Amino acid sequence: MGTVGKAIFLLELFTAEEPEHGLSELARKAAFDKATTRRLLVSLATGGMVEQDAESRRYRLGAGLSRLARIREMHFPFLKVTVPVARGLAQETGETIHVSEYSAGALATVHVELSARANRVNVDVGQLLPLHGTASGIAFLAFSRPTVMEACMRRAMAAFTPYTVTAPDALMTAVQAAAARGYSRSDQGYEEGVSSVAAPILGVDGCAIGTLAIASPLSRIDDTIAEAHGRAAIDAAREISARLSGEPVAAALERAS
Amino acid sequence: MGTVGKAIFLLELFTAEEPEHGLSELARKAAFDKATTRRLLVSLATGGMVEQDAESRRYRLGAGLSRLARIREMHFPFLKVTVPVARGLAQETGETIHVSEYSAGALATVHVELSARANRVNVDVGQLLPLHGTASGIAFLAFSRPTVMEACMRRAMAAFTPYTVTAPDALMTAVQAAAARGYSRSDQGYEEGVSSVAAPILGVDGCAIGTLAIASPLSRIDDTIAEAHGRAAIDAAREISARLSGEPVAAALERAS
DNA sequence: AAACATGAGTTCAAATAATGAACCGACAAG
DNA sequence: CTTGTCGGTTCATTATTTGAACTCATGTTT
Repeated sequence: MGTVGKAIFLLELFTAEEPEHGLSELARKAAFDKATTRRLLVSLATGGMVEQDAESRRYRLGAGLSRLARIREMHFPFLKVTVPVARGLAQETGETIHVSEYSAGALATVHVELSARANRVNVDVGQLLPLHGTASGIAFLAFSRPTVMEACMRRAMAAFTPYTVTAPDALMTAVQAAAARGYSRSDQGYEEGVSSVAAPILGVDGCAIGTLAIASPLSRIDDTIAEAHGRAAIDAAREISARLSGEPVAAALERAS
Repeated sequence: MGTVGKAIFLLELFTAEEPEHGLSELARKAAFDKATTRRLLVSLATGGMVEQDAESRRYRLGAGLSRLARIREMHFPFLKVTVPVARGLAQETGETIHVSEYSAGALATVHVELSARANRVNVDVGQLLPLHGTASGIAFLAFSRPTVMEACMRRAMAAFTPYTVTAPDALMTAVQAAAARGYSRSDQGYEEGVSSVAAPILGVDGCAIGTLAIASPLSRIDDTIAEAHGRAAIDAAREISARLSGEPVAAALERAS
């Protein structure tokens, strides 16, 4: 791993649950030397990617990230397009909706609309979802270039629950089913007691760039409901894809009609 | 500059106006060797910080940035708190409001509410504002630790217009005036024909962490209006500071009364 | 209160990773 | 057919990163 890779690795240690870290703690978690870790952090800090609390000396993600993310969002308004659609779908289905974007071999959760019900699935914004073993991942693979699928197969597939699909041919079957139906389904593949369906968000070239998923407690799901959720996910994801590909006039007319 | 610094430097070349770049173009702009540039870009891409368009081979900012920014925003909801306040102030004043956060020796514009009027000031999200020479910068300096001021003075101060304050003692005077009044004012210091006032957003330790500014065409501004804008900026910035410092109960009661 | 543990941050010789000139193949314009 | 530009690659040279050992400060246990 190059120096830049290490710096990024450090950034990835900051999560929704653990948004602040001390120096030694980071060095331990990353398995880097303390001196190395510190040099990387100083470099990141001078670039605004992390900040150090003046008194506690702990590090957290920096404002430079917000800035760059906003520049990206200006040019490619993923959130702006996604949030209203996800919100509508959450209302409609009463379940938790999460939207993710492909990033560096995984799906990065960029928005979550939590179900209003007491018994609901919780997903954290910022969480990285593996391509195998989540409904989102399967849906993504089903609409990716073959190279993405191959790269995924080559890597070791971790089992998150006893139900996780880890066998290459089983994964292939699931992906093909998703490609045929237009949506994927995964029961307890990533977390026990959770059933999800997901549909791909497509880029201008027709390949998946992200996914939209509906996650429900298993107890509320049967095949009929899952099918309905799947179709709803497809519609919502299509809506997002269309708006991202900038069909301003056609879509506006369609929605108005 | 270390390797990590160079990688971040590359990221900073992506702006709202130029959100995509080819390899040679980036190498030229950064004054790095093409091979070096490419290696950095590959590292950044495998970390999700940039993406490469599959067909045009051009690079743009990556989804990993959105992910990290969302994690930060979860923990420190700058935008969530800022946006409604800025929107209200924009309605109230009819002028463009921009909010920035301190990052790596400058102020990063993280949100903009454009005036509804035809003749208005335009500011880009993601733009970096220098500490000297903008109303935001002066307001920030006026409520910073002395070390920040010193660091700013040491660096060369660029003149953006004939009106930009570049002399250290003149800057000092402006900063002291801002500290006394609670808001700063700058006429045409950064762009000709623009008059701005700004107030600091304060962290828990009482030091500035960002600013809120009201930017108007010079033609609409006189001393009375500027004063009124200044007071409005202070109130809005205080509101943001308070909510960020998490005074949920007290503030809710106060607002309710 | 003395010993101990852990934290942040620093140093410098040794080792590793970054560098850049030259190169390739592809494409477009003159 | 030449010329220029583009994205991308190679490899010997060079400069940067590395990490064990070291402060110094703070907090904890006996």
